Amino acid sequence: MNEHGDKLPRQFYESEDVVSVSRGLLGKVLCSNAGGSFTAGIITETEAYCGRNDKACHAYNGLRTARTETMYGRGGSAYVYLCYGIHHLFNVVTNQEGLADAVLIRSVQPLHGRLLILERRNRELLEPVVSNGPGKLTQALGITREDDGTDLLGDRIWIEDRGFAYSARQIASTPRIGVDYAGEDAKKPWRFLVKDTEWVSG
DNA sequence: CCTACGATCTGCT
DNA sequence: GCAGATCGTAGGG
Repeated sequence: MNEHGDKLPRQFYESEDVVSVSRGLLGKVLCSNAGGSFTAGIITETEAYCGRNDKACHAYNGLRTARTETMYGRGGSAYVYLCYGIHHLFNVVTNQEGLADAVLIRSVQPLHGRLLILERRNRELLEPVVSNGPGKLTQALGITREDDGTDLLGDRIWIEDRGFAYSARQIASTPRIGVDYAGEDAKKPWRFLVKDTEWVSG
């Protein structure tokens, strides 16, 4: 444990159980030097996507394209893509190279660089609307599609364990948001969020 | 080449 | 509650 916390090691990301990693990322701290200044937030909401048997995943059925190629990279890479032509969504690639699993980070609670975060979000008050959504938090932390493929063991974007973890009863799971197109897979309870906090999406 | 639509957010009614 | 923004991606001709 250093002054702040320990950067999550490669083994954490190389787990073959993306659902467990998704749950385990709650309470970890997403740190970013993207955009030129340090900002960070506590992860409060995530979703798991599994490349092999999950219709909601971009890499479903082994789909390999220029966009999804990043998901096939080694665990511990960033997968950032543009959604609805406007929003940059940040994911953590997991599992071994060649297996396209990823965790979408959906909400964070600002921890460092709060003034810059407010400025980037064009907000006055530090309230949930600042970072309670996948498109909002990337704007808050300065993460864009330029960061696609970034190694999360580097010094641009990384995730820290600060010795804190939520207990099982503090965590809820629900179906994922916005994946109605995935049929039966849309029902999988692979969204994880912290209970009793406003810092999550509706 | 052409078209349809999306792992969303904001502002307005 | 709803529509518009805005453009890359994927799939079909």
